Amino acid sequence: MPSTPTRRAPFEKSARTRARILDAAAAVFSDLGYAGTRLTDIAEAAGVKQGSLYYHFSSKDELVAEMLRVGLQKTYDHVATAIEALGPDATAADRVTAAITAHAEAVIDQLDYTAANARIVGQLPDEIRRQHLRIDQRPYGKLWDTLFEEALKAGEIRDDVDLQTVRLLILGALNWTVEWPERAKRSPSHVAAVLSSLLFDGIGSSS
Amino acid sequence: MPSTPTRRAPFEKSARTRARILDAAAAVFSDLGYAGTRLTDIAEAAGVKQGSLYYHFSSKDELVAEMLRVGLQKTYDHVATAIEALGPDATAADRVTAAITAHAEAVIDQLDYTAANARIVGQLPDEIRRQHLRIDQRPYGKLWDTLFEEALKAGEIRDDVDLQTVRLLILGALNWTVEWPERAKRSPSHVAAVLSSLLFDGIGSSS
DNA sequence: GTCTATACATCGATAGAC
DNA sequence: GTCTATCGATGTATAGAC
Repeated sequence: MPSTPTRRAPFEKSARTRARILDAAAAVFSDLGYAGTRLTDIAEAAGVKQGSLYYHFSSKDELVAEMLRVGLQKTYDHVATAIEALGPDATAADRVTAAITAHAEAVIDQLDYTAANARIVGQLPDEIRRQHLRIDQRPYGKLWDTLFEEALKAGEIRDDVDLQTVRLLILGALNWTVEWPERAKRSPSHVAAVLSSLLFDGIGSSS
Repeated sequence: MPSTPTRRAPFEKSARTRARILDAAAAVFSDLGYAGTRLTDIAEAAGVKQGSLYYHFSSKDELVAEMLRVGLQKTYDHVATAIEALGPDATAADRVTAAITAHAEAVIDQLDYTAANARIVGQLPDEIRRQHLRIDQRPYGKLWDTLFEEALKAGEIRDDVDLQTVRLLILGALNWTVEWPERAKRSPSHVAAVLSSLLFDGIGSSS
Protein backbone atom coordinates (compact mmCIF):
# COMPACT_ATOMS: atom_id res chain seq x y z
CA MET A 1 0.00 0.00 0.00
CA PRO A 2 1.55 3.23 -1.16
CA SER A 3 1.83 5.69 1.61
CA THR A 4 -0.06 8.87 1.06
CA PRO A 5 2.57 11.40 0.21
CA THR A 6 2.61 13.54 3.27
CA ARG A 7 2.37 17.17 2.40
CA ARG A 8 5.46 19.16 3.28
CA ALA A 9 5.08 19.72 6.97
CA PRO A 10 5.15 23.37 7.99
CA PHE A 11 8.40 22.99 9.82
CA GLU A 12 8.56 26.63 10.34
CA LYS A 13 5.31 27.43 12.02
CA SER A 14 6.66 26.44 15.37
CA ALA A 15 9.87 28.34 14.75
CA ARG A 16 8.02 31.46 13.75
CA THR A 17 5.79 31.42 16.80
CA ARG A 18 8.83 30.83 18.94
CA ALA A 19 10.53 33.85 17.38
CA ARG A 20 7.45 35.98 17.97
CA ILE A 21 7.44 34.96 21.62
CA LEU A 22 11.10 35.90 21.96
CA ASP A 23 10.49 39.28 20.35
CA ALA A 24 7.60 39.90 22.71
CA ALA A 25 9.68 38.76 25.68
CA ALA A 26 12.44 41.23 24.79
CA ALA A 27 9.99 44.12 24.65
CA VAL A 28 8.17 43.23 27.85
CA PHE A 29 11.19 42.25 29.96
CA SER A 30 12.87 45.47 28.89
CA ASP A 31 9.87 47.42 30.11
CA LEU A 32 8.91 45.63 33.31
CA GLY A 33 12.10 43.96 34.49
CA TYR A 34 12.69 40.29 35.18
CA ALA A 35 10.51 39.65 38.20
CA GLY A 36 8.00 42.30 37.15
CA THR A 37 7.18 40.55 33.89
CA ARG A 38 4.32 38.07 33.92
CA LEU A 39 4.11 35.31 31.39
CA THR A 40 0.63 36.59 30.64
CA ASP A 41 2.14 39.88 29.45
CA ILE A 42 4.52 38.13 27.09
CA ALA A 43 1.81 35.83 25.77
CA GLU A 44 -0.50 38.75 25.11
CA ALA A 45 2.21 40.68 23.26
CA ALA A 46 2.95 37.60 21.18
CA GLY A 47 -0.72 36.93 20.41
CA VAL A 48 -0.98 33.60 22.17
CA LYS A 49 -2.37 32.41 25.48
CA GLN A 50 -0.22 32.02 28.56
CA GLY A 51 -0.47 28.24 28.67
CA SER A 52 0.80 27.96 25.10
CA LEU A 53 4.18 29.33 26.01
CA TYR A 54 4.98 26.02 27.65
CA TYR A 55 4.93 24.25 24.33
CA HIS A 56 7.98 26.32 23.31
CA PHE A 57 9.74 26.87 26.63
CA SER A 58 9.73 24.77 29.75
CA SER A 59 9.83 27.67 32.20
CA LYS A 60 10.09 31.41 32.60
CA ASP A 61 13.77 31.05 33.31
CA GLU A 62 14.45 29.10 30.14
CA LEU A 63 12.57 31.72 28.17
CA VAL A 64 14.51 34.62 29.65
CA ALA A 65 17.83 32.84 29.21
CA GLU A 66 17.10 32.19 25.55
CA MET A 67 15.96 35.77 25.01
CA LEU A 68 19.23 37.05 26.48
CA ARG A 69 21.33 34.68 24.39
CA VAL A 70 19.58 35.53 21.13
CA GLY A 71 19.64 39.22 21.96
CA LEU A 72 23.36 39.33 22.57
CA GLN A 73 23.90 37.50 19.30
CA LYS A 74 21.85 40.14 17.49
CA THR A 75 23.83 42.92 19.12
CA TYR A 76 27.07 41.21 18.19
CA ASP A 77 25.96 40.86 14.58
CA HIS A 78 24.82 44.45 14.35
CA VAL A 79 28.12 45.79 15.66
CA ALA A 80 30.30 43.37 13.68
CA THR A 81 28.46 44.24 10.48
CA ALA A 82 28.98 47.95 11.06
CA ILE A 83 32.70 47.41 11.54
CA GLU A 84 33.06 45.26 8.44
CA ALA A 85 31.19 47.82 6.39
CA LEU A 86 34.07 50.23 6.90
CA GLY A 87 36.31 48.20 4.64
CA PRO A 88 39.89 47.18 5.25
CA ASP A 89 41.57 50.57 5.13
CA ALA A 90 39.71 52.27 7.96
CA THR A 91 41.79 53.38 10.92
CA ALA A 92 41.51 51.51 14.18
CA ALA A 93 39.96 54.59 15.73
CA ASP A 94 37.33 54.67 13.00
CA ARG A 95 36.49 51.09 13.80
CA VAL A 96 36.05 51.86 17.48
CA THR A 97 33.82 54.80 16.62
CA ALA A 98 31.74 52.61 14.31
CA ALA A 99 31.32 50.08 17.10
CA ILE A 100 30.23 52.77 19.52
CA THR A 101 27.68 54.08 17.05
CA ALA A 102 26.35 50.61 16.32
CA HIS A 103 26.02 49.72 20.01
CA ALA A 104 24.26 53.03 20.61
CA GLU A 105 21.83 52.26 17.79
CA ALA A 106 21.15 48.84 19.22
CA VAL A 107 20.54 50.11 22.74
CA ILE A 108 18.61 53.24 21.93
CA ASP A 109 16.17 52.54 19.20
CA GLN A 110 16.87 49.45 17.23
CA LEU A 111 16.73 46.38 19.34
CA ASP A 112 14.43 45.65 22.25
CA TYR A 113 16.78 42.75 22.85
CA THR A 114 19.76 44.96 23.56
CA ALA A 115 17.78 47.20 25.87
CA ALA A 116 16.43 44.15 27.66
CA ASN A 117 19.92 42.79 28.10
CA ALA A 118 21.08 46.09 29.53
CA ARG A 119 18.14 46.41 31.84
CA ILE A 120 17.67 43.03 33.41
CA VAL A 121 21.12 41.47 33.86
CA GLY A 122 21.18 42.85 37.39
CA GLN A 123 17.87 41.26 38.29
CA LEU A 124 18.41 37.71 37.14
CA PRO A 125 18.49 34.68 39.41
CA ASP A 126 22.13 33.95 40.19
CA GLU A 127 22.50 30.85 38.08
CA ILE A 128 21.09 32.43 34.95
CA ARG A 129 23.17 35.55 35.32
CA ARG A 130 26.34 33.60 35.86
CA GLN A 131 25.77 31.50 32.78
CA HIS A 132 24.85 34.53 30.70
CA LEU A 133 28.00 36.41 31.72
CA ARG A 134 30.27 33.39 31.38
CA ILE A 135 29.03 31.91 28.15
CA ASP A 136 27.02 34.46 26.20
CA GLN A 137 28.88 37.70 26.87
CA ARG A 138 32.42 36.48 26.34
CA PRO A 139 32.55 36.74 22.53
CA TYR A 140 31.09 40.24 22.58
CA GLY A 141 33.60 41.40 25.16
CA LYS A 142 36.35 39.84 23.07
CA LEU A 143 35.19 41.76 20.00
CA TRP A 144 35.64 45.02 21.87
CA ASP A 145 38.96 44.04 23.38
CA THR A 146 40.26 43.25 19.92
CA LEU A 147 39.21 46.65 18.64
CA PHE A 148 41.10 48.42 21.41
CA GLU A 149 44.16 46.23 21.04
CA GLU A 150 44.32 47.02 17.33
CA ALA A 151 44.09 50.72 18.07
CA LEU A 152 46.89 50.32 20.56
CA LYS A 153 49.11 48.40 18.14
CA ALA A 154 48.43 50.99 15.47
CA GLY A 155 49.67 53.64 17.86
CA GLU A 156 46.35 55.44 17.75
CA ILE A 157 45.79 55.45 21.48
CA ARG A 158 48.04 55.99 24.47
CA ASP A 159 49.63 52.97 26.05
CA ASP A 160 49.28 54.09 29.66
CA VAL A 161 45.59 53.48 30.20
CA ASP A 162 43.73 50.51 31.63
CA LEU A 163 41.87 49.48 28.49
CA GLN A 164 39.61 46.94 30.12
CA THR A 165 38.28 49.62 32.44
CA VAL A 166 37.87 51.98 29.51
CA ARG A 167 35.86 49.38 27.63
CA LEU A 168 33.58 48.78 30.61
CA LEU A 169 33.07 52.50 31.12
CA ILE A 170 32.22 53.05 27.45
CA LEU A 171 29.74 50.20 27.24
CA GLY A 172 28.27 51.17 30.60
CA ALA A 173 27.74 54.74 29.49
CA LEU A 174 25.91 53.47 26.40
CA ASN A 175 23.87 50.83 28.20
CA TRP A 176 22.77 53.39 30.74
CA THR A 177 21.10 55.47 28.03
CA VAL A 178 18.06 53.24 28.54
CA GLU A 179 17.61 54.99 31.89
CA TRP A 180 17.88 58.53 30.57
CA PRO A 181 14.83 60.70 31.20
CA GLU A 182 12.73 61.21 28.11
CA ARG A 183 13.65 64.86 27.71
CA ALA A 184 17.36 64.08 27.68
CA LYS A 185 17.19 61.46 24.95
CA ARG A 186 19.36 62.07 21.90
CA SER A 187 19.83 60.20 18.64
CA PRO A 188 22.27 57.28 18.64
CA SER A 189 24.56 59.10 16.24
CA HIS A 190 24.67 62.20 18.43
CA VAL A 191 25.37 60.22 21.57
CA ALA A 192 28.02 58.21 19.76
CA ALA A 193 29.65 61.36 18.41
CA VAL A 194 29.87 62.94 21.85
CA LEU A 195 31.20 59.77 23.41
CA SER A 196 33.78 59.13 20.68
CA SER A 197 35.06 62.66 20.86
CA LEU A 198 35.28 62.36 24.61
CA LEU A 199 37.03 59.02 24.32
CA PHE A 200 39.73 60.10 21.91
CA ASP A 201 40.16 63.80 22.50
CA GLY A 202 38.56 64.61 25.85
CA ILE A 203 36.71 67.81 26.49
CA GLY A 204 39.59 69.68 28.09
CA SER A 205 40.29 73.01 26.42
CA SER A 206 44.05 72.56 26.56
CA SER A 207 44.32 69.38 24.53
CA MET B 1 -3.35 59.91 93.91
CA PRO B 2 -0.11 61.16 92.45
CA SER B 3 0.45 59.95 88.95
CA THR B 4 3.55 57.87 88.51
CA PRO B 5 5.98 60.11 86.74
CA THR B 6 6.18 58.63 83.27
CA ARG B 7 9.70 57.87 82.26
CA ARG B 8 11.00 59.83 79.29
CA ALA B 9 9.47 58.11 76.32
CA PRO B 10 12.04 56.62 73.97
CA PHE B 11 11.14 58.88 71.07
CA GLU B 12 13.91 57.52 69.05
CA LYS B 13 13.29 53.84 69.18
CA SER B 14 10.83 54.10 66.34
CA ALA B 15 13.16 56.28 64.33
CA ARG B 16 16.03 53.89 64.80
CA THR B 17 14.03 50.88 63.72
CA ARG B 18 12.79 52.82 60.75
CA ALA B 19 16.35 53.65 59.77
CA ARG B 20 17.36 50.00 60.13
CA ILE B 21 14.53 49.01 57.84
CA LEU B 22 15.61 51.55 55.24
CA ASP B 23 19.20 50.32 55.40
CA ALA B 24 18.02 46.76 54.95
CA ALA B 25 15.75 47.79 52.08
CA ALA B 26 18.65 49.46 50.28
CA ALA B 27 20.76 46.33 50.53
CA VAL B 28 18.03 43.92 49.50
CA PHE B 29 16.49 46.01 46.71
CA SER B 30 19.97 46.54 45.31
CA ASP B 31 20.48 42.81 45.22
CA LEU B 32 17.13 41.47 44.09
CA GLY B 33 15.53 44.33 42.17
CA TYR B 34 12.21 46.01 42.81
CA ALA B 35 9.73 43.27 42.01
CA GLY B 36 12.15 40.53 43.07
CA THR B 37 12.38 41.82 46.63
CA ARG B 38 9.92 40.40 49.15
CA LEU B 39 8.99 42.31 52.25
CA THR B 40 9.99 39.19 54.14
CA ASP B 41 13.57 39.61 52.90
CA ILE B 42 13.74 43.19 54.08
CA ALA B 43 12.19 42.36 57.43
CA GLU B 44 14.64 39.53 57.98
CA ALA B 45 17.62 41.74 57.12
CA ALA B 46 16.32 44.38 59.52
CA GLY B 47 15.69 41.89 62.32
CA VAL B 48 11.93 42.29 62.49
CA LYS B 49 8.94 40.33 61.25
CA GLN B 50 7.23 41.09 57.97
CA GLY B 51 4.01 42.34 59.56
CA SER B 52 5.92 44.87 61.64
CA LEU B 53 7.01 46.81 58.59
CA TYR B 54 3.50 48.16 58.30
CA TYR B 55 3.85 50.10 61.50
CA HIS B 56 6.54 52.21 59.79
CA PHE B 57 5.41 52.19 56.16
CA SER B 58 1.97 51.81 54.71
CA SER B 59 3.02 49.79 51.66
CA LYS B 60 5.93 48.36 49.72
CA ASP B 61 5.74 51.30 47.35
CA GLU B 62 5.98 53.86 50.12
CA LEU B 63 8.96 52.01 51.53
CA VAL B 64 10.80 51.91 48.23
CA ALA B 65 10.04 55.56 47.49
CA GLU B 66 11.41 56.62 50.85
CA MET B 67 14.51 54.46 50.43
CA LEU B 68 15.20 56.09 47.06
CA ARG B 69 14.69 59.60 48.43
CA VAL B 70 16.93 59.07 51.44
CA GLY B 71 19.52 57.34 49.29
CA LEU B 72 19.77 60.14 46.79
CA GLN B 73 20.13 62.59 49.64
CA LYS B 74 23.03 60.57 51.03
CA THR B 75 24.71 60.46 47.62
CA TYR B 76 24.22 64.20 47.23
CA ASP B 77 25.75 64.86 50.65
CA HIS B 78 28.70 62.59 49.99
CA VAL B 79 29.53 64.27 46.69
CA ALA B 80 28.90 67.82 47.93
CA THR B 81 31.13 67.22 50.95
CA ALA B 82 33.95 65.95 48.76
CA ILE B 83 33.73 69.06 46.60
CA GLU B 84 33.70 71.44 49.54
CA ALA B 85 36.69 69.68 51.05
CA LEU B 86 38.77 70.92 48.14
CA GLY B 87 38.63 74.47 49.40
CA PRO B 88 37.94 77.61 47.40
CA ASP B 89 41.03 77.71 45.22
CA ALA B 90 40.65 74.37 43.48
CA THR B 91 40.21 74.49 39.71
CA ALA B 92 36.84 73.68 38.21
CA ALA B 93 38.35 70.59 36.69
CA ASP B 94 39.56 69.46 40.10
CA ARG B 95 36.04 69.85 41.40
CA VAL B 96 34.61 67.72 38.60
CA THR B 97 37.22 65.06 39.29
CA ALA B 98 36.40 65.11 43.00
CA ALA B 99 32.72 64.66 42.19
CA ILE B 100 33.49 61.73 39.90
CA THR B 101 35.56 60.08 42.60
CA ALA B 102 32.91 60.63 45.25
CA HIS B 103 30.13 59.25 43.07
CA ALA B 104 32.29 56.25 42.25
CA GLU B 105 32.87 55.66 45.97
CA ALA B 106 29.17 55.87 46.66
CA VAL B 107 28.22 53.47 43.88
CA ILE B 108 30.99 50.96 44.27
CA ASP B 109 31.56 50.30 47.90
CA GLN B 110 30.15 52.87 50.20
CA LEU B 111 26.43 53.10 49.93
CA ASP B 112 23.95 50.35 49.30
CA TYR B 113 21.55 53.22 48.77
CA THR B 114 23.39 54.54 45.76
CA ALA B 115 23.71 51.11 44.21
CA ALA B 116 20.02 50.51 44.84
CA ASN B 117 19.13 53.79 43.18
CA ALA B 118 21.23 52.89 40.17
CA ARG B 119 19.82 49.42 39.89
CA ILE B 120 16.10 49.73 40.34
CA VAL B 121 15.04 53.05 38.78
CA GLY B 122 14.24 51.19 35.59
CA GLN B 123 12.00 48.70 37.35
CA LEU B 124 9.78 51.01 39.35
CA PRO B 125 6.05 51.38 38.85
CA ASP B 126 5.50 54.39 36.58
CA GLU B 127 4.16 56.77 39.19
CA ILE B 128 6.98 56.18 41.65
CA ARG B 129 9.64 56.51 38.99
CA ARG B 130 8.17 59.73 37.67
CA GLN B 131 8.05 61.29 41.10
CA HIS B 132 11.56 60.13 41.91
CA LEU B 133 12.98 61.59 38.69
CA ARG B 134 11.00 64.81 38.93
CA ILE B 135 11.39 65.64 42.59
CA ASP B 136 14.29 63.71 44.08
CA GLN B 137 16.83 63.69 41.27
CA ARG B 138 16.59 67.31 40.22
CA PRO B 139 18.91 68.82 42.85
CA TYR B 140 21.56 66.19 42.20
CA GLY B 141 21.45 66.78 38.46
CA LYS B 142 21.67 70.50 39.13
CA LEU B 143 24.78 70.01 41.26
CA TRP B 144 26.51 68.35 38.31
CA ASP B 145 25.31 70.88 35.79
CA THR B 146 26.71 73.65 37.95
CA LEU B 147 30.09 71.94 38.11
CA PHE B 148 30.29 71.70 34.33
CA GLU B 149 29.10 75.26 33.82
CA GLU B 150 31.78 76.54 36.15
CA ALA B 151 34.41 74.61 34.25
CA LEU B 152 33.08 76.08 31.04
CA LYS B 153 33.12 79.64 32.37
CA ALA B 154 36.62 79.11 33.69
CA GLY B 155 37.68 78.15 30.18
CA GLU B 156 38.79 74.73 31.36
CA ILE B 157 36.69 72.78 28.91
CA ARG B 158 35.80 73.25 25.27
CA ASP B 159 32.65 75.14 24.43
CA ASP B 160 31.57 72.98 21.51
CA VAL B 161 30.29 69.94 23.37
CA ASP B 162 26.80 68.98 24.51
CA LEU B 163 27.41 69.11 28.25
CA GLN B 164 24.13 67.58 29.29
CA THR B 165 24.90 64.50 27.24
CA VAL B 166 28.40 64.40 28.69
CA ARG B 167 27.00 64.50 32.21
CA LEU B 168 24.57 61.68 31.50
CA LEU B 169 27.31 59.57 29.91
CA ILE B 170 29.65 60.11 32.86
CA LEU B 171 27.07 59.27 35.51
CA GLY B 172 25.85 56.34 33.43
CA ALA B 173 29.35 54.92 33.12
CA LEU B 174 29.73 55.13 36.91
CA ASN B 175 26.30 53.77 37.73
CA TRP B 176 26.89 50.83 35.43
CA THR B 177 29.87 49.71 37.53
CA VAL B 178 27.35 47.86 39.69
CA GLU B 179 26.90 45.48 36.76
CA TRP B 180 30.59 44.83 36.17
CA PRO B 181 31.63 41.21 36.53
CA GLU B 182 33.44 40.49 39.75
CA ARG B 183 36.80 39.95 38.10
CA ALA B 184 36.70 43.35 36.41
CA LYS B 185 35.98 45.33 39.56
CA ARG B 186 38.43 48.11 40.37
CA SER B 187 38.72 50.53 43.26
CA PRO B 188 36.64 53.71 43.10
CA SER B 189 39.75 55.85 42.89
CA HIS B 190 41.14 53.84 39.99
CA VAL B 191 37.88 53.94 38.07
CA ALA B 192 37.55 57.65 38.77
CA ALA B 193 41.11 58.31 37.62
CA VAL B 194 40.57 56.49 34.33
CA LEU B 195 37.28 58.24 33.72
CA SER B 196 38.58 61.70 34.59
CA SER B 197 41.59 61.30 32.35
CA LEU B 198 39.31 60.10 29.58
CA LEU B 199 36.93 62.99 30.16
CA PHE B 200 39.50 65.78 30.04
CA ASP B 201 42.30 64.43 27.90
CA GLY B 202 40.93 61.47 25.97
CA ILE B 203 42.99 58.40 25.22
CA GLY B 204 44.05 59.43 21.72
CA SER B 205 47.81 59.37 21.26
CA SER B 206 47.86 62.57 19.26
CA SER B 207 46.34 64.88 21.85
C1' DG C 1 0.27 23.47 18.56
C1' DT C 2 -2.94 26.09 20.95
C1' DC C 3 -6.61 26.33 23.88
C1' DT C 4 -9.31 26.35 28.71
C1' DA C 5 -9.27 25.27 33.35
C1' DT C 6 -7.16 24.72 37.53
C1' DA C 7 -3.79 23.18 41.08
C1' DC C 8 -0.40 25.06 43.98
C1' DA C 9 2.74 28.38 45.86
C1' DT C 10 3.90 32.99 47.00
C1' DC C 11 3.39 37.51 48.56
C1' DG C 12 1.32 42.03 49.97
C1' DA C 13 -1.67 43.58 53.24
C1' DT C 14 -4.86 43.44 57.37
C1' DA C 15 -6.60 42.05 62.07
C1' DG C 16 -6.01 41.58 66.61
C1' DA C 17 -3.37 39.74 70.76
C1' DC C 18 0.25 41.20 73.76
C1' DG D 1 5.75 48.75 68.59
C1' DT D 2 6.13 44.12 67.47
C1' DC D 3 4.21 39.82 67.16
C1' DT D 4 1.23 35.72 65.01
C1' DA D 5 -2.23 34.37 61.98
C1' DT D 6 -4.68 34.68 57.94
C1' DC D 7 -7.20 36.66 53.90
C1' DG D 8 -7.21 37.61 49.13
C1' DA D 9 -4.93 38.40 44.91
C1' DT D 10 -1.70 37.07 41.66
C1' DG D 11 1.37 34.21 38.97
C1' DT D 12 3.89 29.87 37.55
C1' DA D 13 3.17 25.61 36.01
C1' DT D 14 0.37 21.42 34.76
C1' DA D 15 -3.59 18.60 32.80
C1' DG D 16 -6.29 17.45 29.29
C1' DA D 17 -9.66 18.71 25.44
C1' DC D 18 -9.56 19.89 20.66
